[in-house]
Amino acid sequence: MFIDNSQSIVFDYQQSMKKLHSWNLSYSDARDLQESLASKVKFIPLKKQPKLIAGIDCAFSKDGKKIIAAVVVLKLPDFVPVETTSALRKVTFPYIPGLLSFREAPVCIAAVEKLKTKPDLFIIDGQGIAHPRRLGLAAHLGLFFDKPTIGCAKSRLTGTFEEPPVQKGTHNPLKDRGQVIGAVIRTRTNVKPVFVSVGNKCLLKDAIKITLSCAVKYRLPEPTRLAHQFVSKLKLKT
DNA sequence: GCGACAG
DNA sequence: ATCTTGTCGC
Repeated sequence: MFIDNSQSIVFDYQQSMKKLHSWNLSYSDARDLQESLASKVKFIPLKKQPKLIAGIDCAFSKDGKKIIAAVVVLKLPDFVPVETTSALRKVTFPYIPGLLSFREAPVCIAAVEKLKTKPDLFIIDGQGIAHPRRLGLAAHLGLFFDKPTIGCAKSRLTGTFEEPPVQKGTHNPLKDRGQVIGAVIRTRTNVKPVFVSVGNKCLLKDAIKITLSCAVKYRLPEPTRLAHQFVSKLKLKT
């Protein structure tokens, strides 16, 4: 932490951000890395009620050669945006189910490093531990940020579940290999549910509660929804 | 071998 | 993810 020219307090993410490994790995090494990193994910109760929640989402340039990440920080309980940042990188890894982190995490980290505010928690468009090797994008980023993260995906990657009742607020466990890896949550009545799982430093119970409290009017929780809106606009300038 | 498969 | 506007229904 330090004081910048305008005398405001700035948290130096370059220093607090964990740099656990490089990203240019073979598919095989990437999978091995996921298995070893998965054991580092922490399942602990949130220390305090989050007041600043950030949403992260990615998009691609029109020619598909660059990837863009956007971060939107919202202040609760009014969900007022207090800061937005973004980053642009060349695409260096293909989309392979289960290896999304190696495609999207680097640019997400670059965007988060630009933040001057310090979010209490991140909601990320993708899976947390609801992943074949228990290390989806939100869990992987959670280890780098060393902060509470929640994965909120629009569809299932792995696991089985019973369709929750159509009413908003209902949810059922997402199970895989005999364990509960996440929850299938109805954030809007009669609308397809979202797939929520712990990313890092929180419990599924917290993730469910926070997701529902952030899903005020739309299917996606506000942080992720606004990040998606923002990154979509940036895409147009591409 | 066949089907599934975050974004 | 992306190609793409209006339209039907809660």
